[in-house]
Amino acid sequence: MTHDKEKTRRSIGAKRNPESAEAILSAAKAELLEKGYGGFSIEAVARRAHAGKPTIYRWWANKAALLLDVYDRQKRDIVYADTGSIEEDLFLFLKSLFRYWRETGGGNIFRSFIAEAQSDGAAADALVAYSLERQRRMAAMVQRAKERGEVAEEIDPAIVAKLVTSYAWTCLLTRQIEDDDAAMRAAVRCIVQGILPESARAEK
Amino acid sequence: MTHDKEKTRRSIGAKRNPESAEAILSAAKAELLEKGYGGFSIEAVARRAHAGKPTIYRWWANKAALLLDVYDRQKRDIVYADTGSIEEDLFLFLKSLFRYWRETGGGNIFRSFIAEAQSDGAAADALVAYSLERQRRMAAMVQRAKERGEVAEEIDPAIVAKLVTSYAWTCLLTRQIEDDDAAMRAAVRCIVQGILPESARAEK
Amino acid sequence: MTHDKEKTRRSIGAKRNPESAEAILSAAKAELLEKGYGGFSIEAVARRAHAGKPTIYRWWANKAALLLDVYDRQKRDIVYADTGSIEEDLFLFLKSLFRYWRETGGGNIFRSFIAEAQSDGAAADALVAYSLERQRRMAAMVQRAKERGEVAEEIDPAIVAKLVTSYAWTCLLTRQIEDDDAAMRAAVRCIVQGILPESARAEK
Amino acid sequence: MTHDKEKTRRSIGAKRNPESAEAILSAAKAELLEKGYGGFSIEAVARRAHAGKPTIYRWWANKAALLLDVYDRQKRDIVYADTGSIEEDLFLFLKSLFRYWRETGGGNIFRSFIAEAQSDGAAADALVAYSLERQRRMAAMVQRAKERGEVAEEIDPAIVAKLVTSYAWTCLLTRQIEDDDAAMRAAVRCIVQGILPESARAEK
DNA sequence: ACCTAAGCGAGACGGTACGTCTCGTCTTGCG
DNA sequence: CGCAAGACGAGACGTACCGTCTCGCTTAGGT
Repeated sequence: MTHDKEKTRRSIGAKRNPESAEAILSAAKAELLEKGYGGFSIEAVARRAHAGKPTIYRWWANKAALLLDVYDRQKRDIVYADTGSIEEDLFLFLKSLFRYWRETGGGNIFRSFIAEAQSDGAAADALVAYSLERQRRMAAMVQRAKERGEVAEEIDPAIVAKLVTSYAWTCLLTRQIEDDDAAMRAAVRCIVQGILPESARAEK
Repeated sequence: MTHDKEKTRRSIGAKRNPESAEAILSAAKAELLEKGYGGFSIEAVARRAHAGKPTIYRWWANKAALLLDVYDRQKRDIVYADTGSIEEDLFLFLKSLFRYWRETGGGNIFRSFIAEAQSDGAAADALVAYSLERQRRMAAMVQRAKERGEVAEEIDPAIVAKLVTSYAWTCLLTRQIEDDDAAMRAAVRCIVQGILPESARAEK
Repeated sequence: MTHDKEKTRRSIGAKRNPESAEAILSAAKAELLEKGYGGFSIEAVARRAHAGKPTIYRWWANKAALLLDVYDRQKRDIVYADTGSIEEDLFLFLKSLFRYWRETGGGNIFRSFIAEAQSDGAAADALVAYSLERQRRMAAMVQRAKERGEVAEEIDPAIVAKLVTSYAWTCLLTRQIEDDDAAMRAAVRCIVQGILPESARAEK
Repeated sequence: MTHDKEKTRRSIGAKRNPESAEAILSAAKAELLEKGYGGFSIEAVARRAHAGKPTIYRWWANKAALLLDVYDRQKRDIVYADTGSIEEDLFLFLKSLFRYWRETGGGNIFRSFIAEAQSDGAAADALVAYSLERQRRMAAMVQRAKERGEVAEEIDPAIVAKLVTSYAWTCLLTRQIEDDDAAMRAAVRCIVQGILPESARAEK
């Protein structure tokens, strides 16, 4: 890790030092993973990154902004698959998201971010923006399915996206993101096929 | 030198004084509604309740325990309607829950509690237990519909309950609990009827 | 120690229970010797004595009163000798006082009491009263010497008493109460014989 | 959110702000004079000085250190006179010391410091060092008298100094520092001339 | 033989202060 | 001008005691 070098970093002149930013983000992530949201403090991040607090405040307006940045650079390779089956696509999305949350610690980071958003306006805005962006991508996935004729005309892709992400968030917040294929499939099938029996559908 | 202000509460002997508990919970609720989770502090609660800090710590181990107690005594008869139509029942549930969250401030309290659960183990456990209890009641609602023949045999009521509560939570966490009937109906319809077009169903 | 019995003490009816008083004074002394004045608290005394705090406050108005009582019942056998020589008498007094302070822990207790008197009016009064009583006894010793013709007519015994006790107190407060015969003798001789040389006296 | 009151002191960078130190010491002195040792608290000092508690703890390890600093900057030109008569010199010393203690409030501060030294090791050490330094200066005064032939050869100036300061301390601790010339003269004369009658001296 | 009155241990109460922590702001001095 | 460093005012944290209060008990002494 860049920030673990013995010697202190210096300014590189009148411009942002990317090593500092790197060190700060790494330190923030490490703190978050070790101490969790409760023990996370700008003070500790500065200490671990061998950075001055003003340097942090110069580039991130508040704790929430830092948190978001930490989550942002972490999130990778969530699969927005395209198997030709919307049900399979949604299942694979949940499965890879949960795996990512579990295995990289990204789940803890995102949980922290959601928590922060409950007490910080800026974080709240960022969370909404982020979730909309996420849902937009998933809605696009649904839209493709719709164009394939897999989804009924009157369905708003945004609603589907919201239901799926809601499910994921709640699992995260209640610490139920183990790799339970059956549960994920059941949730997705419920959204895709609905809960009505054949008989009710026939009447439609 | 206990200064004789207008009306000081006293000890009532070697047992808990319910007036103090009442004053503390009221003060905590008021603080939460006024300042939000970020500005919530035991210090302020003690001040407002005219209570000593040790009195609070004597009965509530931490902020989370107090928060949970505050939410607990606040939660009131959310409607688990029984109109004969599961779609209508779920819609009415969401509508009354959102109204409760909006109008009593219960939403802010619950948001705070969810946030706290992300940094406090005890709160996390309480949150899970609470959410399971909630889902159990909604699952019972779905079960009734199933017995009426409104719901397909293979559907697990717990999944439906989880999807609906997840939707509600996420709306709460992203501050989207306005009284938007259309959105609520759309979400519920999606769960009830699924997103497949008639043609796909026919093939089934 | 009385208070160390396993079973709890009870009231013995509508009168003071001497066992409780005993237990409290013992506990207070023990606390003082173990923790010193800084760590001395009514709370801890009550705990150690298995006594209720009100029982303490019923019989001792404040910390200072308790402190004084503890010192009072401890002070024993300070020698007010009568060897026929005032110089020897004063020396023996200092020697036995210092020994008592050193060996019984009484010094620590008295130091605590002096300290308390600097912040508590009642303790201050008690200290003055106590010191006057002490000086009265020593003045009586000087008076006897005066009657023997050992002390000049114009000398006020109270002054001598005050000088000697002052010396002792200061040694105590600066933790210099080791058994240094030479120092004690020098101080006493100074008071008895004065510091003038023979030549100066002749001129008188 | 640093609230913009009339005139807030700020950090002056990564070094100690002397204005803060000044404000804290002044506030501490004022508190001590108003409330006395018993009512003296770091909390109140911080409040009065408009300083943060950590700022105080950063520079003074404990209450005792602060107390000592307050007394140190207060102590001013106690008269070590040189009238040619040791008796007069000692009398003037006592008189000016008592006046200083009475009129500047320095007495209360020093009493507090002595009290603190009874429960705090560091303060105790500082008190001993301080008292030795004081006695060294007075011993020098006695030494001058000795060189003038005013004091007998076998007298140790240190003993005289200790007796005089002991007398002063005890008067302070028992709140008897009024301007009583007769008492002071009597004490000094006792030390200078001794208590023996002429007859006894003749025999010597 | 009952009744009242007081003492007892226990422990909760409203408070104050402790000493530590983090917040977000500020300034210095080097590069 | 950016940077590491770190002091600053502010104020919350959770703990220790303070001195007061009431409880439920036990017993002595007056009736």
